Amino acid sequence: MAETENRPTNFIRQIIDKDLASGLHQQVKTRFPPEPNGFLHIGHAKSICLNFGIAEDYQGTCNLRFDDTNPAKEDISFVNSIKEDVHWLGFEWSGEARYSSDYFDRLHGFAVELIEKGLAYVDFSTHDEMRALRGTLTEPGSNSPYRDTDVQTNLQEFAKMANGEYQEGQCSLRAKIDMASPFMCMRDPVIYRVKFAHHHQTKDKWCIYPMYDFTHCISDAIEGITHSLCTLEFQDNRRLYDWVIDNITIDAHPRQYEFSRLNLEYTVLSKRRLIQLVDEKHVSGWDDPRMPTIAGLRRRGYTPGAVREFCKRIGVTKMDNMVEMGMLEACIRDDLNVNAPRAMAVLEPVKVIIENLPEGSSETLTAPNHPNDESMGIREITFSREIWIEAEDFREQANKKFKRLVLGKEVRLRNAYVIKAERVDKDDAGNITTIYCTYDEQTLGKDPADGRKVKGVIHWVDANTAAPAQFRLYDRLFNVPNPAAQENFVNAINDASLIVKNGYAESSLAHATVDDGNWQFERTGYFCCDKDSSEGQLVFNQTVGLRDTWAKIENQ
RNA sequence: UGGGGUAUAGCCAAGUUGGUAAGGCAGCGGGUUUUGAUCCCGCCAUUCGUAGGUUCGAGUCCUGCUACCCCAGCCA
Repeated sequence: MAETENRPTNFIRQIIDKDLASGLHQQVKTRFPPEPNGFLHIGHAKSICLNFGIAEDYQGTCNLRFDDTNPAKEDISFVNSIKEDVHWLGFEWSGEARYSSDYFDRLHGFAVELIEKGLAYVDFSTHDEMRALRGTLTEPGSNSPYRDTDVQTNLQEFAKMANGEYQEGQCSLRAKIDMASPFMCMRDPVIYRVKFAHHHQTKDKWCIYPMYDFTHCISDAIEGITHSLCTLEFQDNRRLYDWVIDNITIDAHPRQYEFSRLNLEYTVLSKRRLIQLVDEKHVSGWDDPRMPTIAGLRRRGYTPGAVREFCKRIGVTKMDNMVEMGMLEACIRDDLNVNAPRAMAVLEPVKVIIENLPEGSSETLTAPNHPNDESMGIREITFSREIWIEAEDFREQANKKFKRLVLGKEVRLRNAYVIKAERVDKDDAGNITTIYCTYDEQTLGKDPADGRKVKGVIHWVDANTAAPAQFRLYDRLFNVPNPAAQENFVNAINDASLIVKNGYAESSLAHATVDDGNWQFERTGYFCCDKDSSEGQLVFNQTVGLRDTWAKIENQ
């Protein structure tokens, strides 16, 4: 797609420029470190584009590292989906995928080192006791009674922890830092806890697992990461990151920099809430086309290039932000406008019979696959006595603003002839069932010879050759711009976020599959084939509609 | 006065030795058009949270306020 040319500029790249210029680093190494406890979403795409994008632009490397220190929440299915999504976005990680769990042995060794230095102790306080001693945001905490346990005892107790001799919650290993620190995370943080859980990588080898703050910085150092990029909520944690690195024996000292996470209007981007949407079946799954997940966007018809372009356009700063959905939509429209071949499909059909065409007649016409790009070629479409047009494209009467088919007036059929509506049939309820028209056989590919001006153009499909198809139209998942701010965000779910229409697609789409990419159904929007589609029953997802200034005029 | 952060248009965001407010999205006008699409042209911050100060000159430096976000998981 036509991605914007220039390299992004942001405060992180400026830091890297300085570090390279000063000789602090010869090469940059970044990492994308998801916990495999859910699917990736558009917010992760921002981080992926940042980390992998920097590696590409600076000829450095970027690792994929699963931050798998909490086996209770993780699953191998998530590591697989994460790998697939990163690849789909167009990025290649350096070497094999890494796991924090690859370093469990070394992490354990560093914990022992801290104990030996008198900088860690085994605490038998309960959760409640620990919380009570932690103090508050405005009051300092106080020391645990176990804080001054001697080194030998701590070493023994930690060994017993690892040996499975203590129950979950019975004790934990804590770093001895400062119970009066203004940084809550520095008030003797737990760095190892007991957890009898089966781990997707290390199986049942361990019953103690290191905490994030202890693991992440060391993993970065082990991998030689130069710039460890994470989101704003970890700013305080940076003090602990540095404390751990400064107090163990390790060469590297990666530097952590924080940027603001993405917020997108009318959706949620927190793992917790996305999990809830899936578990409570408010959506069909992680890849529901209404989900802001990479898998959902992919099924919806978003392209990797459009997602990357979006990440480029939103930038990277430390400012809290709430990006409008229109920004994302503009990116996919820009891509598909250039790359999606055109086709015709009628979502809500009404029958048109062209009376001055003989019964059973059929003509083969050609249509360009792209109005502004001849290289995309042409295709054949059939035209016959009975066709389908969009119900909303006909009115028995209308003012001059309505540039479509009106009783007694003319309109052009896209890629075909000018027709005139003569009369209609209605059912008992007054609904129009058939529109009878005549066509002007002199108007194929040219304006009427007598100079009549025909303003409107409508799309259509041949009733004799059209393929029945279902069209799934998606709207925002939530009714409010910031559902996460609601008391209960599921109450803000938009009931009309999925609308199903049954109509027809032109015959060239009869064998469409999920691998065929996107089309623009002219005058309607961009669509792609859904995985639910089959030869006999096509199913199309609307990726995004066309910009619709007519709708704006009508709604005012 | 607990600490850590952030304030530039409706939204995102450049602006880095102080020199007279990029760009994108959205919006609004106009042109082209067999998609009310695309494309093209034009408009859209005397002003940078706010009040002062320094300076010939401040979004950029100083001081005081204000608003919002994050931190009291054996989650990440």
